[in-house]
Amino acid sequence: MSVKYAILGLLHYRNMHGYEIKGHIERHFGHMWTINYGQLYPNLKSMQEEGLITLADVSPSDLGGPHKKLYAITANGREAFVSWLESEDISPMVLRDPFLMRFIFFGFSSKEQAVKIIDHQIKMYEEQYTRRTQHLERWRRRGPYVRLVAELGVEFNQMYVKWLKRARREILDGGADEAKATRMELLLPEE
Amino acid sequence: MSVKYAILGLLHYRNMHGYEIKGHIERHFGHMWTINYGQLYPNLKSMQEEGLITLADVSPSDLGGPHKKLYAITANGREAFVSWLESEDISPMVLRDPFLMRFIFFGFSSKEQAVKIIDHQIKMYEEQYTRRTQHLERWRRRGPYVRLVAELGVEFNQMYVKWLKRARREILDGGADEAKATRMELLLPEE
DNA sequence: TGACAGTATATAATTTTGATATATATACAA
DNA sequence: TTGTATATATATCAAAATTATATACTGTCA
Repeated sequence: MSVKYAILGLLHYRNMHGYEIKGHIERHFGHMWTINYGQLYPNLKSMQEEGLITLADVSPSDLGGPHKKLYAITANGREAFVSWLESEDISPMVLRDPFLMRFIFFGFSSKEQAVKIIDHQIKMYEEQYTRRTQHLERWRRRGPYVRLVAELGVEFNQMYVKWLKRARREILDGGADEAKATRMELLLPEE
Repeated sequence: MSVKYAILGLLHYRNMHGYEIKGHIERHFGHMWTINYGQLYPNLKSMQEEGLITLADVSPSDLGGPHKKLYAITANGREAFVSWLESEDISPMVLRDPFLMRFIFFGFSSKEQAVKIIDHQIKMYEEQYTRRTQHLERWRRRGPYVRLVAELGVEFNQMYVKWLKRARREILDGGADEAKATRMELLLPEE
């Protein structure tokens, strides 16, 4: 649902074609959003039908491939964008991640196995942290809003790695008994 | 995809029916996962067909409504669960949130409008923080893994509210010129 | 008595994701 | 030169997830 508005937002800057929009989203919203073609092209099509955008130009690709379809935002599109921009969110975000789901069930595995997976996770997020701090300067030049979101990404990364390391430590320090307890205590009747 | 494994994990503790599984997921994974009936019941059906779970019993509801379908995990189900539990994640999580998407485009709105929405966000997350810290004790009793994820939820909450407040301050302190700059600088050619 | 919340399963419609198809050009190495 | 990888560019399909709604019965509270 937000995809449409991200597209409308980007078309405020200048006319773009699909592939270009995807590139922009990856570069500017990479911290908190991804987009895929299966979502992008059908949306461009339906948005055109709804009158939010128009096909401004079709020109051959600079470097092989199909023609570039350049889209422009319409007055209706601007209107829809503004009302979205001023709307309020109803539910807080959740840290939806397959790893955290798995983590909950680590009591069914060995401590060694759990630590192995956590180590992999730490490595992954430390690499991401390095990448993100390296890109911070570039994002800073994009104005305060892009900068602030980039900084949030870095802060989250820091906090998460810290948590992963603490979890690792506590799992190794805590006895296997404690791990077994997870299994038992979830069996307690619901309150 | 992880839904299946969450179900398999819960069925390790004891046999459950769909409605009960949803309740457990909300109570134990509420920080990082939600489930809905449109996902749950079709999954239970397909998992039964795949031989991961079996229908252990059908009994009338305690309090009106349709019969309870009690499901049990099979040997195949346990096997599938273990190999999932030991698998490694390939990509780090993203803070996918419609508010953050909107935040990026706040340069197109007034500072007052931006602050208004941020204030709403702060209120929402402060309330969530209160709820989460109140539930911490209950989660602690569920063993180290459930406890650690609950603590992560609280830590994230703290960090996020702190970031929101800083963002609010910087938007109010920074001139409107700076806000306009977002608009301009996003127009810079891609590197 | 009427509204609302809780127990319980189920599905339809829509949206999102992940993967793949198609087409061309460039760069680089074997 | 031949193959491979990467980049540009649009498009669609299958699978999965989300949202909303239907059905049906009970208990509680005003």
